[in-house]
Parts: sequence; structure tokens; C-alpha cells
Amino acid sequence: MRISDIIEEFIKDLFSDEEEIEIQRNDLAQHFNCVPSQINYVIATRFKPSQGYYVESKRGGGGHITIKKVNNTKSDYLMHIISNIGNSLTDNEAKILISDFLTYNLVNTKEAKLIRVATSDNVLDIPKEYKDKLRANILKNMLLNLN
Amino acid sequence: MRISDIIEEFIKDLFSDEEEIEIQRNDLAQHFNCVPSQINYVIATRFKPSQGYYVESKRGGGGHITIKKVNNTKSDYLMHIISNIGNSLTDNEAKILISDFLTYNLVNTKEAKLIRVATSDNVLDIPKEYKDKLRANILKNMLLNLN
DNA sequence: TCCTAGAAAGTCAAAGAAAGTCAAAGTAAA
DNA sequence: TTTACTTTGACTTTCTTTGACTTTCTAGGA
Repeated sequence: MRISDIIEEFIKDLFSDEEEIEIQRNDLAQHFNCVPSQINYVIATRFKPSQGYYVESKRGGGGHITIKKVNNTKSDYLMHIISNIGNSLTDNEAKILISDFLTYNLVNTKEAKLIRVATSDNVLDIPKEYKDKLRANILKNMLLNLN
Repeated sequence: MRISDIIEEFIKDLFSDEEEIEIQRNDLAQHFNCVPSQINYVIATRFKPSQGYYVESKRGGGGHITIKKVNNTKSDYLMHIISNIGNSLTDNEAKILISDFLTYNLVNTKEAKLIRVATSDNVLDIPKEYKDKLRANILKNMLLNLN
């Protein structure tokens, strides 16, 4: 398994009930035996605002990285995601979003699967230049119809 | 015997009890002493939706190919539909099919809605020449994932 | 007060690790 | 002998890992 996925999961577990967590980049890197910038990679790809997270940090002595979950209620979270999807979305971004929906109980397994299928790269076999735009569109529309 | 057939059989054997397997393209190619793209060929020709398989993959470090087998004894009707959809489907045809699914209780209202959204003409905002083909593909793959 | 050392975190590009594409060449079937 | 299916390989794309270098912050000493 990829170290990035393991770190992602570890961080998400830190949010047991909290809606805000704080980590030390170097400590975490040491814990997982990787270079510190790997932590930045994980945050950059898995904890983006468009994924419902807000990140702050401080350098220097006593420095740290704070990650906040943007919204509390399910419908706020959903609205936040929908309005932040923009008009382009990669396969990987979609995958992470959908797995978050499942973790946060916004959808059940079956629905998550349906959404995943309709946004996955293999299913969307059209020229590359249309893919990410189409994917964003499909996902937004499916989410809007969840209620 | 053709190498493609051997690989096909090998992959099918991997599904002993599992309904979902994961392979490494390069490893498999090495195992059979063929070029990696041969694996793509086998998947493209023998693991199509109309044959009851759903495929996903990921590139890069830790990449892999996942193949899911749909238990087709579960719903003959569904498999029948899937293999009869062909590779093109109009908006209207999709609409009718989906409302049939609902009538026959193959899906619930929410699922029907999700499927409808992902196959509807105005969500699929790509050039006309790709639409019906894409719609067919999306619908087939979504149906495969109903269990 | 101001300067400086050390402690964090950030950036960015290169290298590495998979998988995907596509078309040409080869083979089998009708 | 066409036509359809297979095999092959060069090239592309996507995602992850790594590391050298930069920036920012705090605290302690001159």
C-alpha cells in the first residue's frame, strides 16, 4: 500500500470527534519514516478546500500544521463540496471525495459505488480534453440529486 | 493455445471466491513473459461490461488494476439488459429503461434518480458525436454495480 | 533593542513506478 | 484471400517519492 494512503488514513483517524487537529510535520514524517515533504504531498492532494478541509500552518520553533474540517452538518458539507468542485475534476480527486462522502455518511455504499462508476476514468471513455470537465459536471449533478 | 486465452483463464481463476480481484499489470506480464499491453488487450476483449465485469485502475507508484465480477445469476434480467444495450444509447432510450428498472423494482427511487442524472443529455455536455456511446457505457457500468 | 542560531514548515523539480494508447506487424478463420 | 483477431513495442500520461534549497518564526545573547 502506498505510504501516502497510509498517512492520509492516519490523519483522518485523528479527527475522531474533533473538527480540528494539529500535527507536527517532522514528527509525522519520522513516524512514517518518510521525507517531510511527503506530508505536504498528502495534504496537498487529500486535504484541499474543495475536499472540505482548511489548512493553516506556522513555521519556526513550535511550528505546526492545523487541519480543520470545514463544515459540520451534512448538508453544509455537501453544499460546500458542490460549490467548490469547479468545472474540472480529476479521477483521483473524485475518488477521494466519494470515499469521504462514505466516511461521513452522506451516502450509503451502493450510492457511493454508483457515483464512483459514473465518474471513473475507465467508464468515461471520451477524449481527454473533455473528461475532467464532464466528470465535474456529472458529480455535481448527482450530488444535487441526493436529496 | 493463445497467450491471451491463457491470461484470461488465469485472471478468471483468481476469482475463486472473491468477487473482486486486483492485479499488477507489469507483474502479470512478466509472469506470462509478454508485453504489458497484452494485459490491456485481454482486459479490453474479455472483461467487458457485457461480459459482466467492471474494471478500474490507478497509475503511478502502487498502481494496480481492479476487476470486479458481477454475480450474474443474481439477476438474469439485469445481465440480459446489459448485454443488450449495445454501444450506443439515446437519452430517451435511457429514460425508458430506467423507468422500467423502477417498475420491476431493480432499483429504488434514489438510485433511479442517480442513474438518470448520470445518463441525461444535459448533464453529459460533450460533443454530440460522443454522447450516445458514452451514455451506453455509463449505464452499463452503473447497472453492473447495483449489487 | 537587535542580531543570530536553530527549529520548523514550504517549494519545486527530478526520478521512479505504474498503467494507458495506438498503430504496425503477425496469425488464424471464413 | 480477405477479414478479424493477436502480439508487440515505442511513446505517453498519471501518480508518488525524494531531496536540495528556501522561507518564516522564536528565543536567547550581545
